[in-house]
Amino acid sequence: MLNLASQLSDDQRIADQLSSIPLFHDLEDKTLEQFLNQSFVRVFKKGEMVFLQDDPADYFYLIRSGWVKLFRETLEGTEAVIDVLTQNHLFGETAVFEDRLYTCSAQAVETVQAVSFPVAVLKAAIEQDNRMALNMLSSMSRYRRQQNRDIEGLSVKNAPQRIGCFLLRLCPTSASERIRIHLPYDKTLIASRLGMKPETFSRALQRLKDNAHISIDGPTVQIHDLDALIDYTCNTCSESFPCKDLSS
Amino acid sequence: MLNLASQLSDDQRIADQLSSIPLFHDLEDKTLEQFLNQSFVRVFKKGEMVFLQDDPADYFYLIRSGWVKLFRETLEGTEAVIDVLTQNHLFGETAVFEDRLYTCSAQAVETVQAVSFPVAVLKAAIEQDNRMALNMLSSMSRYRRQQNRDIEGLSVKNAPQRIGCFLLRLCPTSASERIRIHLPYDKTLIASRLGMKPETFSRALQRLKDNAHISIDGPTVQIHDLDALIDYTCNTCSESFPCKDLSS
DNA sequence: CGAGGGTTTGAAGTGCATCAAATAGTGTGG
DNA sequence: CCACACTATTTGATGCACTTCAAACCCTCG
Repeated sequence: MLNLASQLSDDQRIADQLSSIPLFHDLEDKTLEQFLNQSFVRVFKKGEMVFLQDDPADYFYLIRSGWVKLFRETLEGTEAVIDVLTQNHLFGETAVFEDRLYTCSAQAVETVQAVSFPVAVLKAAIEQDNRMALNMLSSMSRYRRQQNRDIEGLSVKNAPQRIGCFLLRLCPTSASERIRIHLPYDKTLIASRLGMKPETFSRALQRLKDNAHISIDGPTVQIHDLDALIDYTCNTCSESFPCKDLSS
Repeated sequence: MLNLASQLSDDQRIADQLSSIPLFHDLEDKTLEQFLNQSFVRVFKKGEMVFLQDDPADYFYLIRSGWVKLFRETLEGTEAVIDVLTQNHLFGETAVFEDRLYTCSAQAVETVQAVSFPVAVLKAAIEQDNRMALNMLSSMSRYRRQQNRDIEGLSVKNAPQRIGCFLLRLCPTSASERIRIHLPYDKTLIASRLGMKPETFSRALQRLKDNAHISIDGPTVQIHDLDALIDYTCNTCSESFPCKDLSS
């Protein structure tokens, strides 16, 4: 684990990265400093747990690279994937309000480099620096909106449409004619993220291929006709297409 | 419409009600005053719209009685119920962060008495009174937790279990032997809140009756054996029972 | 090469949706 | 207070979507 502050003398990059995250925008210098002083870069190997549901929540994390899965396990052992996050996304930060216990488990699904911060620092910062509280609010608000969409999607969309929606979110906004997408992690995981079984995912992807002019080669997907995909995917939505990614 | 501040000289009740809402806890006097000065009691008759999705969001509301449905309409015309709220719940307040447009429509499903506040006052209060920002944060955090549960519920629970879960949330925490619940609004509405069709709801309620010792008489439900209901409903959950209502 | 995880395919089952029709409730005007 | 219209709710029959269980396939990596 590397203390960020100690690196800073020679390397400003991490502080820069921090201030590029909306949560850390426009903070008072002393607030930002408190975070930097107590932050550590940590690496979690693929499969490693970052924290467990109901554990005391001492740290929250900012992802620098890799993928993290947030999930909850039922008493019967099945797991529900809440979200899968990557670069520049925060997780565990809501523990500030939750009796200091994590409300879900977090696991690295692709080797993760993350910066950890004590939840206590965040709590203090929110109370002392109003800017921090405001940033936290917009961050939660964006997340909430995203979740509203997910809930809507689960009840309104069928399996192929949910996959289509997932793909659209991965598309670069500047849409070129032919779009190539590399699936960021296991299909099995995408499946549970979208609330379906792996078998269903596989078959649904086939159906999507038949209906929306895409082709699949292992983990890469080609979209031949973006409009066709949007048409097939989004007509059940309450929002029209450029529904950009809001989590973070 | 009655201005709250003008009533206050003779009637303290409304200010009291306000400060019993977590969002208004421990505010600076001048902050609370700003809200009271600009608040109005409004009544919406059954079926009346409170606001429409994508309208400019000038006001948010605190429900004093009745039931409000929040929903979004898809491009195809079907509607997805986001939530159904009653007494002491807030709605429309998230507009502060959303480009000042409502992200869903709100309709009174049982005649509603609500207090309206300008979103602008909230925005100012959040920026000026750190306590206000903190309250808003915990409120959103509670809501977020509820959403996580809903997502989990949609993917791991079947129809009767979701109804059971819904009933449990309406139970008084001090559980007496025999519990009576008044279903607060028409059953079609509960059905869509739970992401199912009315027919499914009807049948699922029967199944629940057979499996969990409850009896139904019109709009009232009797729970004869709370433990049996919990047992049937919650075994697929990741949280054990007293998962009290967290929205608001 | 062979083991093991991820992915696909097949066959059968379950649960919810849909369509259609009967029944119960609710509010209205006579 | 009753008859009627209209709406909610229930019930039945059928179909589709997703799941489940099982087996095959594929790909990677030791």
